[in-house]
Amino acid sequence: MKKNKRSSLQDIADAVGVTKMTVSRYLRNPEKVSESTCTKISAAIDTLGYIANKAPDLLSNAKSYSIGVLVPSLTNHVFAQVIRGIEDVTGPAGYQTMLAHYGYNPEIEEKRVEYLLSYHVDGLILSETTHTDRTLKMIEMSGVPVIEIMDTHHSPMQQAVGFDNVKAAFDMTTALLNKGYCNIVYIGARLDVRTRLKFQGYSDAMLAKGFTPKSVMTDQASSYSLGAELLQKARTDYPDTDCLFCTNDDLAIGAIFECQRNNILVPSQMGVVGFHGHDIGQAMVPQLASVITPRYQIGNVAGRELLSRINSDLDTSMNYKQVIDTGYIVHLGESV
Amino acid sequence: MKKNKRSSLQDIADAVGVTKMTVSRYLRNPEKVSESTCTKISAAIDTLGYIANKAPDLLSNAKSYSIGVLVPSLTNHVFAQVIRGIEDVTGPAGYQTMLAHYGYNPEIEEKRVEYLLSYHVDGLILSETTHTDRTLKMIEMSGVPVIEIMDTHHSPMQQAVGFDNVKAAFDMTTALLNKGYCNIVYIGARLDVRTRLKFQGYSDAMLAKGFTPKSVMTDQASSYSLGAELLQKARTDYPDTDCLFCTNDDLAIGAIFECQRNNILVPSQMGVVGFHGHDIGQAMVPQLASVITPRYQIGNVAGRELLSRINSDLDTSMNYKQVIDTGYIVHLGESV
DNA sequence: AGTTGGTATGTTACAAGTAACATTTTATTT
DNA sequence: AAATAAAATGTTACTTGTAACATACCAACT
Repeated sequence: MKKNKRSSLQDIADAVGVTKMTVSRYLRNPEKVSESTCTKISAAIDTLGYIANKAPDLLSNAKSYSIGVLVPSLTNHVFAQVIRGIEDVTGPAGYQTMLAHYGYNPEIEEKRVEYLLSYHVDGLILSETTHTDRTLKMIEMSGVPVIEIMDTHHSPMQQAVGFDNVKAAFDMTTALLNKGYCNIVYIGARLDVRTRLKFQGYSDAMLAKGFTPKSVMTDQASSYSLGAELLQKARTDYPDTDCLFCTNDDLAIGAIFECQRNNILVPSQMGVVGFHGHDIGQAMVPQLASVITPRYQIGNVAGRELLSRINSDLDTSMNYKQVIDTGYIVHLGESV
Repeated sequence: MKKNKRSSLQDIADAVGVTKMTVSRYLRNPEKVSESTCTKISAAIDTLGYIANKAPDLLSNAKSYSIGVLVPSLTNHVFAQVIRGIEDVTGPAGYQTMLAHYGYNPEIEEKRVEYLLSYHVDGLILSETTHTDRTLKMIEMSGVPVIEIMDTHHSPMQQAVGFDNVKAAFDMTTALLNKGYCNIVYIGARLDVRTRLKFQGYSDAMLAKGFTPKSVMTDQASSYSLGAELLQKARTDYPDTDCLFCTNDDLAIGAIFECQRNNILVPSQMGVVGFHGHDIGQAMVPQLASVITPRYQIGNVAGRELLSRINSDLDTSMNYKQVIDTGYIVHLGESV
């Protein structure tokens, strides 16, 4: 029992009695093929179930009409919306996205970049600002345009789209201090670059008003249950804590549920703040205070910029430094 | 300013003064290349930043060591866990996953299947049991092994891994009726196949005990706010509603929040039930009643089965019908 | 020195589609 | 009917890496 071998242009050509060149024309410039031949070819393609073969396209250095998108995690809702933002511009322009994830690990990111480049993607969107040396080299040598998204605090390889995490955390912390909170504790997890940047913004704001930064940090991945745990740890380590600034909404929401289970009133006895402004936090009772970040817009702008560079004649990957700031909104909701 | 063209084996060979065949050997069978040549080639590869080229592999019908995974939505946490389950088996075995999504739309699914097949994936994992005719034909002609995941109610193309949605909804409904609820309303959204199957299970259970099935359905996509809306609609349409069976956790959680805003006590005044048993529902107060489905395990088993078929000599795609049932758990939590 | 055997490297052909050019067929004009 | 133009189709060459086979080189042995 042999496997059905996928059919090639040659198979179609043989079935119709022409050369594969004619079949190729039918697919690409049907107006150059006679009507009767078109009919026959069309029928043969249906019968044989022809599927285009990407291999020769890649071989001949043609544009692949695909762009590589690298996100740290698929579980993280932040990136689901970024991806939607990207695909809403790239899809209609005829580009496929090749999606990969790397679990916040630069070594795995390196492997994924190599993988995407081996498939000749026309451009790359990365979600991180730190990369291995080899990642940087591969990208440089390949000459594909790259956009780094989410954070604009560092100097980008070429082009960055996002917001300043330090400034966002600084603004939120300042708003909390203005509201009268004094013993704000920063709750961090995973300890990725963005968490560190946000902690820096928080610390700057605390110090600016003469308060001491305090934090509860772990390198575990965020989860609702971790939020509950870290609330308890904060209350043990710093008994007079009156507000938690959590590095993301998941931790904040987990902390609020834990307050509910322990009859700690939010916000009167404990303020809780998240980051990103996800749907769940905005839907819950009390509505979660959070820094609302424009994930969809970041993806959208990144996609648009990338396409424009792919389609430009200039070699935009060289000596190109640009930062596009999409801003954020400090939203105080009902949980502070 | 010209773009850096990516370097080929030939470029490395020229730099070292050998033929590309020797460089190819260095990469694949380094023991067949002399030590001094190895050193030189290795240096040249580093300097020129060589990246493997997938094109010739695809051309020569070699295995691509990639498998295509098609999920309806990236926003849906169900599939993030399925993907983790898949990659935890396929990754260590040296396979890359090519991920694509299709927004619950069979026409888009068709395009994505074509896309994945054009890249010569060695196997496919689909998340749907209904496909267009052309999708079926392409898969048949290409001869790649396929596994359909999530639902085992229909007869699979080749092999299915999941659970019986009808039975799961039947069991949950029966448990609710046994608990004393009489006016259970089914809340559905998107109206995809699985929602319809679950509604059928719910209806069967209601009728079996002499109750009338009632439902509030919409084709909008699920969201927390939609859950709130549908709760209100259920209370308007069926004023004596005592329990909502929601087609997924998102709707259920949105409904519970809406109850909290309107001082409707859960579960004493209104039972609320979801489906899938996500983290958020299990972390919240009250803990959500839900059918807990083994998403990770489904992905894991599907990945394992697919690999075993890819690596088998038999043409497993023909006349192959197998269903692997991974079961589910009816969990009543605190919200009923 | 000549043969043998092993190691290292080179040569050729091939996979599928397409651009560029070449040829054949059909239609149109004189 | 011959000449010309236009349309349809064919031929060749090329893209990259590798399998299969061919050759070159050196060491060891008779």
